[in-house]
Amino acid sequence: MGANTANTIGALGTSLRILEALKEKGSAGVTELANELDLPKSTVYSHLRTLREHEYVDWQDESYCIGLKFLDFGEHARDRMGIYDVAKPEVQSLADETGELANLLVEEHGEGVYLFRAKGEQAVNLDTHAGMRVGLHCTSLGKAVLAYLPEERVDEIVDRWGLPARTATTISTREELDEELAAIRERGYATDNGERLSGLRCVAAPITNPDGHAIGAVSVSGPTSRMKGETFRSEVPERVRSAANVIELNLTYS
Amino acid sequence: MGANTANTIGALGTSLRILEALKEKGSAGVTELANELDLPKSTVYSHLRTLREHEYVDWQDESYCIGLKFLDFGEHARDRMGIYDVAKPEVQSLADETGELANLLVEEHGEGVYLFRAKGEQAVNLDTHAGMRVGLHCTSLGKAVLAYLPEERVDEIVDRWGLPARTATTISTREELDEELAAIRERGYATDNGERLSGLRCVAAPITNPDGHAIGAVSVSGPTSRMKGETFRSEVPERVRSAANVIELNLTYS
DNA sequence: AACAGTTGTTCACAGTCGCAGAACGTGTTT
DNA sequence: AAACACGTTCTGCGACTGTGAACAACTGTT
Repeated sequence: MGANTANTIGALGTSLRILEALKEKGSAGVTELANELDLPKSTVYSHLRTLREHEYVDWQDESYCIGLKFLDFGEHARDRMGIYDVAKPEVQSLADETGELANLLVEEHGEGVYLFRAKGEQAVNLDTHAGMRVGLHCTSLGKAVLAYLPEERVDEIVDRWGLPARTATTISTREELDEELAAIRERGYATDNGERLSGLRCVAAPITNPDGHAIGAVSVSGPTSRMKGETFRSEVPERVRSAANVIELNLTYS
Repeated sequence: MGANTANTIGALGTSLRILEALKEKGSAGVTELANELDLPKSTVYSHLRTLREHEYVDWQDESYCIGLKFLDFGEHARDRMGIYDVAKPEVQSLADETGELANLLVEEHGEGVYLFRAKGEQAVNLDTHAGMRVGLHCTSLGKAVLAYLPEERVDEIVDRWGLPARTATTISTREELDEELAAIRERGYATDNGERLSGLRCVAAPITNPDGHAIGAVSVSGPTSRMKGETFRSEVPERVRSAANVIELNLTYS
C-alpha cells in the first residue's frame, strides 16, 4: 500500500495510524476505526488484537482504548529531557507567585510540545496538557522559541508545517512572522494578546543553550482583566525572563 | 518466528520489544539493541527507521531514544481514567498535610501502575514515577488493592505474576499473602514496614467501586523516624482512609 | 599509513505473514 | 423473524518482512 521509501515496516505504520485514531477518539470499536482510516475491518482487528495481547490497548465497556503502558514511555521520554527536571520547580514558582497558569514547552520536530504546566491560585482552565503538540507560530511559547532559532531552521519549520490560521488573529504570512520575531528579539520575550483565545494573554521567554539557540520556553497565561498595565508590560515579563534565565544557568552548570 | 496464536501482527510485536528495550536502556544504538534482543541488526534498523520516520523515536547524540509523542499517549491514557482527576487534589492534600510523599496507584492487568505522586515539604526521594509498574504483592498500595479484589481475581493475578521476592521481607508464599490480606481487611488499610526499602514505612487505603471491589489505592510514605507511634498507628491511617473515602464518593456521585 | 575494530546503513533474495474480502455468531432493532 | 449492527474467524494470494552479507564512515592501534 504505502509506497513509502524503502526499508520501512508497513505494518508498523498501520499500527501507529490506528493508535493515533484511537487516541483522537478516546475510545472506539473496530468498525468505527476501519471506516475512519479506510482500512478493512479485519486488518484493524489484527492490529488491535496484537496491541491488546501486548497490553498496549485495553478492551473496556465494549470498545478499545489506549492502555496505561504508554504512560511509562511518556514519562521516560520526558524525564530524559534534562530541561524537565531543572525547569519544573521554576515553572511551579512562576505559577505560585503570579497566581496564574505557567507552562513549559520544548521544540521537537518543528512543533511545540508542552512538557509541564502548573496552576496558581486563580489560574484559568485551559485545554493545554502535557504531551500536547502545537504549531510554534500560534502561541507565545512557540514564537519565543522561533525567535531564537537559526533562520534556516525557521525556514525548514515553516516549509514543513506552514502557518495555518487557528484564529482570526494568528500570524499567517512569513512577513508578519519575521516582524514579530524581530520584535521579540528586541524585547527579549514574546506575548500573545488574545491570539489563541480571546480574553487570554500570555508572556513567554525562551530558554536557550550556550550557543544562543532556543530549546524551549516558559510562559505565564492569564485573563486580560488581570494581565494589564505594569503587570503585563514589565512585572510578568521580568519574572518570566528571570525564570528562563535560572533554567539556562542550571542547565549549563550541572 | 514468533509461534504465537493466530491473527497477530508479528512485526508489531518486534517493534514493541525494541521500544521496550530502548526505554529500559534510555538510549541505545542499533547493534546494542540487536545483541540484547537477539535479532539481526538489519531488522532492528528497519524498525527503528520506521519509528524514526513516524517520529516516535529520535536520533540524538549518536543514539536512538524514545520520542515525546509517547507523552501525549500517556497523558491521554491517564486522563481517560476517571479516578485521576478526582484523586489528584486529594493526593496533593495528603502530601501537603502530612509533609510526606503521597501516591495514587491503580490496577491494570494484574499489576500496579502509579498514576500520580505528590511531594510534601519533607518528602523522601523515591524511585517511583507516574507510569511505573510494580507487583501488587510488594507494596502497601498493591496489598490494599489485592485485599479488596474478588478471591478468584487474586488467584488469577498470583497465577500470572507469581510472588517474586523483591527484598528479604517481601511476601512470597500464598499463605503469608492470605493472612496479610485478611489483616488488611480487618484494619481497613495496608502498611509496608520497610518491606520495599528498609527505613521506609507506607500506609495505603484502597479505593473501591460501589460493588466493594478495589480499583486503586492511595498512600503516604515516609521514613520510620517520622512514621511511628500514634502517627503511624492511627493519624496517618485515618487521613489516608478519609482521602480514599472522599475519592470513592466523588467517583460514584459525579 | 595501512589495518582491524567499531558503528549505522544498504542490498537482494526467499519464504512467510499481513492484507483483504467474505463468512460466522451474537445481540439489538425494526 | 428478518434485517442490521457489531466483533471475530477463516482462507488464499502476493507483497513485505526478516535475513545475512556487503558497504561506507570512523576510531584507535600498530
